[in-house]
Amino acid sequence: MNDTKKIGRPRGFDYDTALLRAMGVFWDKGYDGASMRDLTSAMGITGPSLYAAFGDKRELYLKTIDHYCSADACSPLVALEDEEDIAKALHAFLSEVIRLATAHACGAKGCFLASSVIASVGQVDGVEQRVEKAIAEAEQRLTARFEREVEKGTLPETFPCRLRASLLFDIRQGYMFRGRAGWTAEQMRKDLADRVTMLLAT
Amino acid sequence: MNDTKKIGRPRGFDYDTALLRAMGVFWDKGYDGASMRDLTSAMGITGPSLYAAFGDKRELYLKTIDHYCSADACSPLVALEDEEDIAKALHAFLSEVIRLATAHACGAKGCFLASSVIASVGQVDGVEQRVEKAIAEAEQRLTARFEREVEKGTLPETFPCRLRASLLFDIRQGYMFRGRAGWTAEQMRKDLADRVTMLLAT
DNA sequence: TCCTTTATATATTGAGTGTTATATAAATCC
DNA sequence: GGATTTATATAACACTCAATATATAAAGGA
Repeated sequence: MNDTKKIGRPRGFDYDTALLRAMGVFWDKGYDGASMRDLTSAMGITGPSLYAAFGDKRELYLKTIDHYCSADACSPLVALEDEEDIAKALHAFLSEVIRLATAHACGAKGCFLASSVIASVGQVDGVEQRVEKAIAEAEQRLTARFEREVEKGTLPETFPCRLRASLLFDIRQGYMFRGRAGWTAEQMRKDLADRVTMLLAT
Repeated sequence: MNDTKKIGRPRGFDYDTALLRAMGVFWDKGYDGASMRDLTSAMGITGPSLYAAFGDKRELYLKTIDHYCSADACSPLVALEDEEDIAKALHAFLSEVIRLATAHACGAKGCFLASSVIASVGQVDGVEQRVEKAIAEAEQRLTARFEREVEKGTLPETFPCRLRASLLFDIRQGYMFRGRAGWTAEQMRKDLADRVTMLLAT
């Protein structure tokens, strides 16, 4: 149903690819640091095409945030949810976090939300609510993963699922921060096992 | 010895006060978002005075970072080091973190390093090394606090001081992130006790 | 083929950027 | 009292910013 031909000249670039390129620029340079020239040249399109397809700079920015939240930010969560053994699942989650923190497809380091977007809270309308929502949703999925173990009986009924989930989230943020600050994956992997143990302590 | 009179017209503003004001602007708007006009008007001085006293925009920015590292960022550490009982000390540390995360003298929220400066890594020369150093120094002091307990005998010889210190640092970063994202102090205080228990688990 | 619709390319807009030249004011030194 | 030195004030600099007006190109519909 999506191959419905539209009248008018077809656009000469791929929407999603251009959006990814824009995210890379924002990630690297921040909202204010990213000029329209930086964006258009990275996206391979001209100014008017950008405005026609994405709206103004702010709207483009918000679109990159939404894309990140619904795509990139999820891979550690997916790793956590796919592994049945909870200890291995936590290990996989944090390993994936460390991987993301030190090397992303865009070339940027760290977490787009934690290292770039967070700085534009209060500056760009619509950012704060998106960040708040992203935190809430991530913690919800983390909590659900722990609750699954309680239901399976591998964790006691009294296990503080929500508290451990928010701690796990903070650990995630910590790794992302370190990655942005220049830490290597090796440095971060050193205390990985200890943290898994701690997250599951009863 | 510091009241040595200097020749030439004396400056008509207080250096440290102006630096604090500049930090508030950078904190709020980021490096690129803060214009020289924003800075000069907040600092109450004119452009040439700023350049004469602080150098250019980048140098002023680095000076605000150094000031933050040597002053503001320390208050939770001081609270941790001053309290003898380790559980109470951790509680005091995190309470102070939450307080800083939700309301700073500058009017800004979060941690200047974690929420603003981190975004300019790779954009402004000299930032990355400062952030890296700040992390290392903070973790060193946190580690030392745990080691003090081991020496006192209140924590076992096998206690993983360094690992817990880095975890504590991440928890700090997490609270700062949440503060920037709009969370209230009340929300964050809910899981405070659980985290203290976890940090001391053996 | 002509009309409509949408995308692209070029050029330009007015406002705002960081920075500095020039001139003036206020202090100490001789 | 000059002379020297430092700080301030005004104005201007060359440049970049985000955004758009205009004209052209490429598709479908009739």
